[in-house]
Amino acid sequence: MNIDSILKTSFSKAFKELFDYKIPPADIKLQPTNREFEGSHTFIVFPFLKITKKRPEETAGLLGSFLKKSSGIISSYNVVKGFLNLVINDRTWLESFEFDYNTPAWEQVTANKQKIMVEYSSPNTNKPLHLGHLRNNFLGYSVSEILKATGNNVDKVTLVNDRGIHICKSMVAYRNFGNGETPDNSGIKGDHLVGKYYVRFDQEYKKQIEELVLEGMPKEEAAKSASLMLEAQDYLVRWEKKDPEVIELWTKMNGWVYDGFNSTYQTIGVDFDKTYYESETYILGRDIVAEGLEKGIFYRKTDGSVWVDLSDEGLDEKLLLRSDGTSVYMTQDLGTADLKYRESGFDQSVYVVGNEQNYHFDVLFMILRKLGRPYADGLHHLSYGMVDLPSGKMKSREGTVVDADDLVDEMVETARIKTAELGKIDDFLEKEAEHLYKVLALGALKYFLLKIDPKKRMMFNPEESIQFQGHTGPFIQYTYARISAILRKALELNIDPDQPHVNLEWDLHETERDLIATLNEYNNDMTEAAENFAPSIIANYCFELAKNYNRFYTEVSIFKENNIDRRNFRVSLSGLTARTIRHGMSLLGIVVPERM
RNA sequence: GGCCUCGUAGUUCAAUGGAUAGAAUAGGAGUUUCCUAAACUCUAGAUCUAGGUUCGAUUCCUAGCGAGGCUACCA
Repeated sequence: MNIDSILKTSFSKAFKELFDYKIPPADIKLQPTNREFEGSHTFIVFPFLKITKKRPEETAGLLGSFLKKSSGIISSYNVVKGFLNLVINDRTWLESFEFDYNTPAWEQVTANKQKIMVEYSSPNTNKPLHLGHLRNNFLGYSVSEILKATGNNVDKVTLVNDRGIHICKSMVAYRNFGNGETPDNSGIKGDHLVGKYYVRFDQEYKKQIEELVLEGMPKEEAAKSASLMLEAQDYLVRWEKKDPEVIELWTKMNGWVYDGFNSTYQTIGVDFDKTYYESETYILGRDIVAEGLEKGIFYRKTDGSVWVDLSDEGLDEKLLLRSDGTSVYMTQDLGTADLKYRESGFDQSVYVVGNEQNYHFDVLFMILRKLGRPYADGLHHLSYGMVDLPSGKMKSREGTVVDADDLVDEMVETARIKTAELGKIDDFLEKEAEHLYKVLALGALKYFLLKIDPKKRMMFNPEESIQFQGHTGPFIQYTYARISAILRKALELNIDPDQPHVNLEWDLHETERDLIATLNEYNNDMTEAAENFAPSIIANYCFELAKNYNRFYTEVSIFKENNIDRRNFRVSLSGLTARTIRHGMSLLGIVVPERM
């Protein structure tokens, strides 16, 4: 039951009756009433004064009086300047709760039934995942869950960058300095081991350049003729020719990396329905270049390279095929877009990629539009901001990159220490306790990265991220655990969990009313989160709900309430809050514990 | 140089063009014979600058200052 829509319909009627003006309910804008005034919903009359031809106070008064008489859900109203504040009667709140209890918000979503592909994570196989990847992974996973929950059919996919000169660098370094080291015999996780040789390449390469410069070679030339670089380039050529020796090493090292990635993915709880590999897609897109040339959308320069001119669209000229006929990133992405559409027939395709590639995606989508692709309007770049450290930007060369595995380990350790200090789970088995630490650690980390608007760059302060108080995941998890204790006790008292235990004649306590109103908002926020691809809306909702519950929890007593019906009602109010928190947090990929 | 983002309490984040700009943390003061104090209550503290549009601007427009990104026949 949606109180907003009842109100909007009533407003629409009021305008018709009072001012003979037709306005569809959907065009009525309501906003939450400020704390300092009485009421829950506020209507602003200023934009309608031209129509009503009356002063703000008078207009608001007429509307308020009409609504109070006709809507049946308003107990009183007050007018402050041009603001009409509406007080919903408790009967309506109770009816709303009764309805929501039996049909929670996530069951009320009208299915959009769209096929949506969400591409995220998309790692390189030359180094382990870091903090920036975590934001990407959590965002992609969460957006997928939100889209599913709002009735869409979602495919989560990832496109692994498993080829190219950077991979060859790791291979060359390993071949030269590896001494047969493997994840098994070194105890190093596969992705970290390969990353180690990627770094080693850079170090040794720099040494070679320095030596050549000392011998009198200009720096630029030295960079080009250093043997390691030549070797890496040779590997790239041999890889493209499918040289068995190179392919074997490539397969082996990538295998190590995938084992490492899979372990990390499992720990952080993300997954994919399908994995694309660039080694399989990099060849795609050349036929599209030919098609574009044929259609006259692209053009060939005298050196043979192929370009598209988007300067009329406010963009630049962009290369699509090198003069030697090899493809570039854009070529592949054109081909992959077609491939995805062929395979899934998506209505929408979302790319979770950092905002440093905004320009690339503007160009990509523009080209596909010019080519007349039927799916072009369904493409969306979910562009997220970078994660900065207090010391500034993460730079691998300066060793300031925060490694994903290390970070998770540290968070688990923090969870262990904080939990031990409180001593609330001393009766837990070792295994249960370890599980809880992980749940709390990931809850804190995911919440920290997801509570911020994806579009914005964010600051990651390690000190703050491990906070378990205030606007954090564990705060919400704690609220859930508290409610769980209530519900366990309710079960012992044989309070029927299938019933909302509502008596429509009751007057509500302020905190009960606030809680019901917040629960009633979930549907709207889910929709808004889905429309904007913004998990932060869900994150902030969960926080708001938990905060409201905690106030309710301290201000009214549940089991000390003398009126049994009222007691049972408070239990069911707690129950729906718990269910809503669990659902909302699951959309963020966060697990909530029964005890903590 | 050109193009694109972003400047909000000490700090990290909110605010479909609406009321006295909300939270959280850090600071100060309190709450536990009572369902989990990882909680709750009170307190103090902010819209980069200058113009403009509007009944009304953190939000829209222009200029300036500051931060970041993009601007490769790299991905």
